[in-house]
Amino acid sequence: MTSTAGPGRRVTIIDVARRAGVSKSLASLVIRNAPGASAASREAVLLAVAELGYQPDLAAKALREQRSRLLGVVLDPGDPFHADLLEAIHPAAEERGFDVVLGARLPGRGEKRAVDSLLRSRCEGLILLGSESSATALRQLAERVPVTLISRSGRGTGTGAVLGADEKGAALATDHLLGLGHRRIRFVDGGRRPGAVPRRRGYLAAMRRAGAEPDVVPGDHTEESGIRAAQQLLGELRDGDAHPVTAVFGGNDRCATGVLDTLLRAGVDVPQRVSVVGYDDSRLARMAHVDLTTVAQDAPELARRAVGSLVGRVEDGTPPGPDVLLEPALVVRGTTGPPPG
Amino acid sequence: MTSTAGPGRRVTIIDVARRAGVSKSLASLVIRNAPGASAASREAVLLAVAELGYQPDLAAKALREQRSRLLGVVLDPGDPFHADLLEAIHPAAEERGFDVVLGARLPGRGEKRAVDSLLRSRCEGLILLGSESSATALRQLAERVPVTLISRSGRGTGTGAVLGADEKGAALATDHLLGLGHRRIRFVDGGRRPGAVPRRRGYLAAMRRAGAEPDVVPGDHTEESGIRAAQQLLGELRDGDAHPVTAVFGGNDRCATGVLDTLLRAGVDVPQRVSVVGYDDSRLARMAHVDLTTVAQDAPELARRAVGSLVGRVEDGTPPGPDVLLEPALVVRGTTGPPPG
DNA sequence: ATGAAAGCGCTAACAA
DNA sequence: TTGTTAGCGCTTTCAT
Repeated sequence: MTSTAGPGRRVTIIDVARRAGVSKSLASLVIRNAPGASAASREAVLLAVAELGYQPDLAAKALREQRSRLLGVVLDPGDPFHADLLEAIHPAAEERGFDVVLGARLPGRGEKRAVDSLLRSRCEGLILLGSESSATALRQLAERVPVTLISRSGRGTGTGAVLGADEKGAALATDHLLGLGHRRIRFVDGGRRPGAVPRRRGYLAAMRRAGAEPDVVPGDHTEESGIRAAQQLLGELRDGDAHPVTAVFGGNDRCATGVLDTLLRAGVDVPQRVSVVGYDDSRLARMAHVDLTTVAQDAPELARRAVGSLVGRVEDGTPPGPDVLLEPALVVRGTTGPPPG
Repeated sequence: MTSTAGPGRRVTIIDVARRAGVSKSLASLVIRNAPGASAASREAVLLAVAELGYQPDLAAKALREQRSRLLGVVLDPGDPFHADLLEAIHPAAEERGFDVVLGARLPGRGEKRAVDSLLRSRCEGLILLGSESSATALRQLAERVPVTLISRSGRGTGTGAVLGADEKGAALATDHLLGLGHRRIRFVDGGRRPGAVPRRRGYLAAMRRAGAEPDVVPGDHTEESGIRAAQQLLGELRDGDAHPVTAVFGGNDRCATGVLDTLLRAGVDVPQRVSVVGYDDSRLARMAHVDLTTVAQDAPELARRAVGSLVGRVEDGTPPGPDVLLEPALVVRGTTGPPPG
């Protein structure tokens, strides 16, 4: 009785060389298509590779070359904005000759664990999406391996960083609402989440400029925090304030959709009664049933710049350089309009 | 001017051995905590490891041991149900002494590319979430490496599979709606997506048993397909049929939320006017602002069984065995109620 | 209990 | 143009 399929012994470069009738170094030469092999040998080796289905062993290659051409990306698996970023990170990395390996940040498996796992896989550089690590932790990490942060500043940590100009973007969104005639605009904060501080600052500055009263409630960039904010608002609306809140600016799209859905569910018309704005322009905001007015982060560009900077550091050891700030853009969709009355 | 930090030379086991004043084999022994080292040596080596911050080189280890203790997982980064599964896969794998490495299925980077990348990383086994590959492709893959499918059958492909009893689950949901008094229940299909066929079958069977007219519209388990279905329904509702559809059963939670949000946005009360049901009980359905009635798939158990079966095959070469079917459970939340009138 | 030596699959320096 | 050799960091006989 023979084994149920099962992977046979690995095909090595020696098998290829033998079959092609050449030495293994010559085979190696051809396989890496380095110059210096005759057309005849080249052909013979390539044929053998095809016939044997040879796949180079990356572990051995990495061991010998002392490099893996692997980039590690730490992300939150469920996060729509991370998915958008990833979509652009992959091709960008490939273009520069790097493969990408992913590490998940999960409840009970913090960033440190994810990073350690990637490092054990011999990643030569790390991209951290939505990192909440302390500056100290980042500094230590950056001493071991080149690191690029996306969506958060790397100042003082020795890491590179690519992010949107969130303060400006938040002001843009706030000005949009003010321009529509809103005065009572509530901001749902992001706590310690990446981008939360500058976004709050932008909101506050815009409100002050317009002489409107700022109104910040706590949150953490999750749907849940949006729901809480919306529930509070529903209570206020029921109580019938003379000057009720007419617009909610969520710290990110996830938070804003929490607000949006809770309001809709309670029968509050959006944007007729209350306007809602998000931040990121993630796939979530773009979905037709959400159709959320938001501030676009340009995920593809964010990703490309991050990969470019990281690969530069990996290849030439160039130092990180200052934060790269990308211009935000307001995207007006269906959740904002003039205040009622 | 000294270099800006920058990773120093890797610390090897030789450095550790030298520092501890022992041979590298002895150091290896202690590090893998194999038996056969004196307490004194053990202590010395461990101290050196700590002082030097030694991290074993997995590539070298894998090369020598001819195994990586790595499990590869292919997933869609944005999918909420995949995130749920991952959350349970990680600890399960760790418990069995395996590390997990992720590969993303992305537009422009199909499953094949993701799998190849994982295989190059020397994964010893693969878990495929939401695979749409052909039986032929799976069969070929299964010949190279042990594979376990989650949420779809592996029959005839040589892969293992762990999935919910979707036919039964869909019948459960349909019966729930029928029990509430609904007769006109529309099902949004999942096309070729995992689980779509049995779910449709379960719906059809339940409808026939009740003597109700089945009503299936095409879809693909995305929010978009839910939106399309809802828009069609909105049109019908406007036209004022004598016997309008009073309930929509989406092929999965993502589709159902597309339906739900589109209806709410259009001012159609859920569940007063139309009931909505999903499938999966993903984090999406559980969110308070969604509060979707759905069929629970028990992601943690799905994940544990998948890892267990896969590791078994990796370790002992046991053959796949038949599909493992898990019992589905109806979770009644806020989107279902009796039909109007 | 400990150390010396071989070798995993590969590439790179050198010789021929 | 081609082959020989050494060695990446690790584990694993096999002596001692």
